[in-house]
Amino acid sequence: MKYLHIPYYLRLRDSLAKKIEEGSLLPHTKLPSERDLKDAYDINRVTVRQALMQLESEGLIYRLIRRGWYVSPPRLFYDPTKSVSFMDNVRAQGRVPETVILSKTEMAASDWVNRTMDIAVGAPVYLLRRRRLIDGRAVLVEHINVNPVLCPGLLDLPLECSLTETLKEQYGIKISRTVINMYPAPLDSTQAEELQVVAGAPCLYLTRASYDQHDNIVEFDQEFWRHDVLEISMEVNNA
Amino acid sequence: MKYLHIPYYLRLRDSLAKKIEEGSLLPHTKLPSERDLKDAYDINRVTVRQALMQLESEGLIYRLIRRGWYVSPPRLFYDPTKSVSFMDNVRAQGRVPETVILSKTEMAASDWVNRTMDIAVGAPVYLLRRRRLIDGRAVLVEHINVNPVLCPGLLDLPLECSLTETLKEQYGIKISRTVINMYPAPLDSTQAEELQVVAGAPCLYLTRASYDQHDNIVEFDQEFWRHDVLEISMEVNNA
DNA sequence: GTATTTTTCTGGTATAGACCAGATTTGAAT
DNA sequence: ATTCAAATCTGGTCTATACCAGAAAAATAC
Repeated sequence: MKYLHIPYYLRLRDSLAKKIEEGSLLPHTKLPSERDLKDAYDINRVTVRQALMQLESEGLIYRLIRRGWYVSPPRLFYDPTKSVSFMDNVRAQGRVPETVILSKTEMAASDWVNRTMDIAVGAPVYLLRRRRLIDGRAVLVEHINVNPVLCPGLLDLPLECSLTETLKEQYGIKISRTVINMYPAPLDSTQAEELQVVAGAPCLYLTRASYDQHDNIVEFDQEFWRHDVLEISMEVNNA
Repeated sequence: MKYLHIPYYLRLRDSLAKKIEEGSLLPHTKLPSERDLKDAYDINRVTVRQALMQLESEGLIYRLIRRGWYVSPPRLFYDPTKSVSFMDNVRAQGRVPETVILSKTEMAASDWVNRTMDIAVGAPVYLLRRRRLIDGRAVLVEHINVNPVLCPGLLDLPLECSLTETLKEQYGIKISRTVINMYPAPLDSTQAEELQVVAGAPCLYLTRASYDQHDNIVEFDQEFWRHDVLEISMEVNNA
């Protein structure tokens, strides 16, 4: 005997998903409040939230903390094998990028920086933290660790645009090799707040180690993307 | 005035996460039942489930439907830029791969197959469905569509191993170009059941279009990975 | 008109309880 | 000893209710 009953929370999920897919709910539209949905579908608010969280995990809707639930915009294509900057990539897909500097400091290298960047513990390292937005919506925060030996005074230059370009034009540094890692991870409370997301929400954690033409590690970047923003897309030639 | 109280569900999350990270709970260990955790931490079962689902979304634990919660094994590194087969990749990381054929059929090409594979609607296409396991745990199901014109009789050959190798050795087909896409998506009820996961659970959806030396599309692969299995890892040379 | 306070609305956390379906274990019948 | 049925345990779904903190809107004071 098979279980055939479709749970209420999946019915609401399907109902909303259908409206989103057929376009009667456009990106960034606010959904009715949880209490309104509860009344409209005559189910408990807990069940409503189960449906909403399901849709959130699928990337169909997102929430602004204590403000409401909204329809997600389409994902941004990202090709890790191409070194296209965030700004260029977003613009190329007809959308509007933005960068906000959260902080820029010179710090003493920690043990972790020592291991990942081969900088002596206590030696100076630049830490740049930025938030980046697409069409006005915060989509990632990044922590960029840079070796100041290779680019002294970097923090006094404009940092809203592509770092890679600045490194090339101002310091003659050409990134020749990049090591990328990514997997889902939870956001800690600081970054969650900066993305206006509940603490612990899943994100796509992406690290990028960039090496110059002499194989020095120039930059170690940690990116915390909202989990529903990216679609990884790439072409590989099997030589 | 800032909100400082740490919610109960996050405390339980942290408590379990700590035990997992420090190794006092080993991979594939069964956690106490939800009702036992509820009693042990003196909180409501709903709150316990909130913590467990949080850990699940982080990939630290997984569940076998109606059987319990278990500690997740480490992620498998996967480099999409290298064409290493599943079997080889799993073995290279000291783990035991397994493949189960779910079905193999010759079908009439659908509209969707026509668009993705450039095969006339109604013309034959091979569909191979496999489940793959690591250390006895189902981690993905895949739907492989193959153009039979390029490899007649393929379905009568052994299909448990690397398809790419079979295509090369039996038909002289060399995959020269691959287009890969991936993003999180929900599992439909069929695949969810095949992975012993609740319907709608998030997975990593990965598609792979493989072209031969004459740029014919040989194979279109849809892979549904458990969301907590992979860590994408790659090195890019910026020529 | 503008600033400030108050109220209302929103989602976030939490409790207590209930019943279901499937997996597992127990116990009884053979 | 083996088979089969019953009891138990597990997670899955759902209701009703409560209070909190922060965001937004409305009302008030200046």
